[in-house]
Amino acid sequence: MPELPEVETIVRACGPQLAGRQICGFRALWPRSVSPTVAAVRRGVVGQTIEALTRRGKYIVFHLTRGWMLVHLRMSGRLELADGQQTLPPHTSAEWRLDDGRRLLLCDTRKFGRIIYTRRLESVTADLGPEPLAPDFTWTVLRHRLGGKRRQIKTLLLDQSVVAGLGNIYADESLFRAGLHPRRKSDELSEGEIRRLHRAIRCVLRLAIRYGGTSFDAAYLGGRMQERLMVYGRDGRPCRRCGAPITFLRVGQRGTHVCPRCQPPADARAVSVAELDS
DNA sequence: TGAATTGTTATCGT
DNA sequence: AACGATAACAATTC
Repeated sequence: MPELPEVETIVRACGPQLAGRQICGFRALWPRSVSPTVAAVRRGVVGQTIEALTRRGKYIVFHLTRGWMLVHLRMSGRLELADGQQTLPPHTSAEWRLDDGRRLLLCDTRKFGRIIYTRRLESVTADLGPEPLAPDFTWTVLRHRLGGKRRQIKTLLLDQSVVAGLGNIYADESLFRAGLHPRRKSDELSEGEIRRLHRAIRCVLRLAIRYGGTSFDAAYLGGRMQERLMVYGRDGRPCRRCGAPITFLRVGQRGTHVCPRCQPPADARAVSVAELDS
């Protein structure tokens, strides 16, 4: 499940390898992963040079001489650089031939990954929310993005049109760091809580990038962030802050990890008032 | 066997 | 009607 930090790590690693390379061929072993069509993508990318590699949300963005190629890894996608003759690994969805004889592969066991060619980047990224690590993503931007919505806060964090790049791991980690229960209603968060959440998102993502992302299975290896996760995948184990057992619940169909003590279900102030009353 | 995973789209309900 | 919640979907592994 490559999320923003994993995609950023991949882009930083692959960018220097791919920049300046010309694409000589494109082949799709799983045509359904290619949009709009295999023929259109081949027409769009073959003969083009990869000027640069960047990231937008969870998309890997190939800047071509003319137009854009975007790769979304979804759950299990992995980019691999192979030499000319090596046999294709299992679950290879697509193959690009490069002018230096090497090949770029999209390997994807679940086959949910997507390859898109477009002449207008906006046509793909128009509905994405702001980049959470951009300097202009201030807490007031987050407040504005949550504004008018009345939904569970975790669901909103996972909504790519609210903020781009968070997935299940970093939504849970951000909420833990902010001390917010994932089921809290977005319109009931105080100004201070939104500030905390904003800070938490940025801290968690920056930390994860520094550690090269979170390794889960063969889909993503080499990261060390899994050692520093506070709640994700730690259900039943003691909270690293307070010792209470991490619990597992479902929020908007997604598995969710929470420390019941560090992330009280309602506004902490309301709880303390209730305690005073009793 | 069914649960888990992502993000989009369709559908149901308020 | 608009919004929010929920279900379905794509495919595979364990």
